[in-house]
Amino acid sequence: MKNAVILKDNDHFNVQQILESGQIFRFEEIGKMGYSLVAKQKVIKLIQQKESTSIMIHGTSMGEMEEIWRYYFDLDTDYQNIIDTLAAKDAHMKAAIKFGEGIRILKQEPWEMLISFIISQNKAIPQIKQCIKNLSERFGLPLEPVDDQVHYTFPTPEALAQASEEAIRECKVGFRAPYILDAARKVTDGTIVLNELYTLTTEEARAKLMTIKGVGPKIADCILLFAYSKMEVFPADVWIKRVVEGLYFKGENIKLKELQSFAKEYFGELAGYAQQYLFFYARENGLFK
DNA sequence: GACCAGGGTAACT
DNA sequence: AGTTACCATGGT
Repeated sequence: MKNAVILKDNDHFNVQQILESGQIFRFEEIGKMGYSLVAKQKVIKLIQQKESTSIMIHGTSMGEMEEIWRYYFDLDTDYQNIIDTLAAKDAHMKAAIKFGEGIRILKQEPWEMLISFIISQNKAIPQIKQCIKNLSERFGLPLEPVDDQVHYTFPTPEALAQASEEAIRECKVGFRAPYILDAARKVTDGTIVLNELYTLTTEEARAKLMTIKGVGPKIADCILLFAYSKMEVFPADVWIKRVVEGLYFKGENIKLKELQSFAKEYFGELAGYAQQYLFFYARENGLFK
């Protein structure tokens, strides 16, 4: 493996919390404190001792760190400021943040997020990871082995657009296969230019994404938050719905519309961050199941 | 074997 | 505009 870089004194950078908070799927635990991660056509290995504010990143360099990973890991965002604002809201948020204070929201690639979250619908996270791995092994390209393990790049839009629905189905994505094909075709034929969405308003970008089959409001919000850094969106999956109902609505059943307006009103521009702390808090602890 | 998973679509009222 | 059955797959 190439050289390694050490990130020091990061108060809000917990590798395990970042990776296990449901925003990313192409990682594997290695040993006790390590994770391999495939992103940006590269494989890196992240190692962080318990309670440590230092992270060792194997398989990269200082140059790549500045050119790629500083942006990817969003190292220029002041999480202390975000945390102080959200924790001041109420005791629930304070507890959720204390539990996952090392979470960061990554800036991942739009195409990968689009396909990943199309797959995510009505699936458990381990299964989502498996489907993405299947697709990458079948339609991606092999990277140089790391620790005798070959990882594959995420398939390009062209590679998936040329695939048959049957071949995509063989990756165990089930009824989502035609959705994946529709996304791949709209991206390759220029119906949707993913890089243009960065410059659109959140509403405009969401509307564009939802023209793709299999992309509804929740999946669009995940793409907006995890790829386009639209930090005011509030992706509402089953966990978020339950934890918000449990913590803020006395356990009563509310509609998605109400949930959205509550999040916008209560968390404002930081709703996306709040969502991520609440998701991790609820799911890791099995709250309100 | 029913029920659930980081939901969405199409076909109903 | 607001419900509801159905959708593949694997885990509990």
